[in-house]
Amino acid sequence: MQLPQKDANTLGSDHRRPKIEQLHTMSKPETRIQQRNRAAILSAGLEIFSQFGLRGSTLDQIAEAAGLSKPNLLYYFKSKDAIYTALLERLLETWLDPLQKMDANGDPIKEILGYVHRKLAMSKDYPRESRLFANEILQGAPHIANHLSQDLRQLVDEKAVVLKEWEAAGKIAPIDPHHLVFSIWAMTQHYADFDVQVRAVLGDKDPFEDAMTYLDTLFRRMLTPPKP
Amino acid sequence: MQLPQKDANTLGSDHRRPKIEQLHTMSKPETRIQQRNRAAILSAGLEIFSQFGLRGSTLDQIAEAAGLSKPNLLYYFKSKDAIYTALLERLLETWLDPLQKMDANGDPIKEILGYVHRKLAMSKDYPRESRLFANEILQGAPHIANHLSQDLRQLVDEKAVVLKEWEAAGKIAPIDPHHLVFSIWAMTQHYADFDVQVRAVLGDKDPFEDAMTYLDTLFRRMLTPPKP
DNA sequence: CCTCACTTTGACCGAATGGTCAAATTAGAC
DNA sequence: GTCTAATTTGACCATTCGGTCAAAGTGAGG
Repeated sequence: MQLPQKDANTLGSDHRRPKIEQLHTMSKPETRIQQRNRAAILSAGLEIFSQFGLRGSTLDQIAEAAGLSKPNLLYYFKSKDAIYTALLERLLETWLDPLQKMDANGDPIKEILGYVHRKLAMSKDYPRESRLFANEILQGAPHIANHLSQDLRQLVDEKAVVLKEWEAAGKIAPIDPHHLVFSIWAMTQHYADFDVQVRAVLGDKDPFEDAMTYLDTLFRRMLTPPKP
Repeated sequence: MQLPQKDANTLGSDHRRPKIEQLHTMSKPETRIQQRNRAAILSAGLEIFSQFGLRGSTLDQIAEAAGLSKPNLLYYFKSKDAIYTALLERLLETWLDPLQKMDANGDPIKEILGYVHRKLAMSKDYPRESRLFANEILQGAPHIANHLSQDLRQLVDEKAVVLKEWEAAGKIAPIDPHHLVFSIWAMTQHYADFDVQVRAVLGDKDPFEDAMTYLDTLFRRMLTPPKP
């Protein structure tokens, strides 16, 4: 239920940098203790922030969940906001990944359905991450607004071109590619973000299997080109 | 941008009652001042809560938005939570309405598309209400959990039966009715709840017209029964 | 075992926040 | 106008919260 941690040997990805700077050292690699405690804090932060949002969460809650004292938290991250921001940054890479993997050279319908499948799997396996993200967007995305209009927009525009090419080649029925992407996001994330509601309506039966079947059918019917 | 206020003459709907009880009087009708100030507080509360959530909003913010002093707020609502709860209750009626209106005796595809249309219109016209609701669900629906598993579940189950009948009569292609409803919720509310993201990707062009076209196409293709 | 940098924490602080209250002001019935 | 109940508010309180700091503790290399 954890996002796959980046290998510690990976060269300083942009999200670890600020944490290091904020320690008293600048260049030394992380000690075992640092790794353990940073990981514990991020994990605890994810748990708490995804439940209560940024303002709704307290350092004491996070500290307790991480098994550390509050001043000790602030030894590793310089503020509550820093923990939240670090989480969001780590999350963003992971979030774009499934769409990035959609291959322009693959079979169109298979590629799109593959994306839907990966995205639904993320809702199932990383619901806390999904809710953290949803919360941030709901509040107007104050911490990642620029990321959305840069990286995200560019990626979606790229894929929209691919979708339009598939359409022009008669491989998929005509659609608005941007709204296609929105609908995939909406329906897959719904099962993580609105989990309580879904389960309230369905009873306790696990929704994800039927959801996948449903989404598969939906996109097949919508995208299969009309017979000539 | 306001939910249609219930007529003041309507006999005490369940959502006005608690406010009255909390005043010093028990049975007298609301004075003009009460009506004005309650409305101002609820309107301000909607504005603030939908932006910052329950814990993220402060009484001072709401008081300022309502043009009242903080103690005066608490003269009309006995706590911050009471304002929030009153808003949620008022919202719930409105939220179920579009689904309720789906007519078992109408033309199936037209009825379903009509529901989609009404729901999308609500996202466009009442985005604050949508976000307030989304926020509540995201946090685990602590204030309305029981409403979800009672009223909402019952309503959806009823409509699921209707959808299955339509399917049996060959009027729509076979689908899982519950997930059909979920997908309508997800895709329509997405345009209110994830508005920032949608606009970041699309630029400032208004999303709703294209969204309606897209959703219309999507559901038509998915629901139109295969030719015999 | 000593040392020194790294780590941890108890005590504390100022600001923000939800809420109270008694006193002042105002609206409306007569 | 007068009286009463409804309304409004400034001052205040207790608690929570994010964050600081100096001091204490600890681990690892020599």
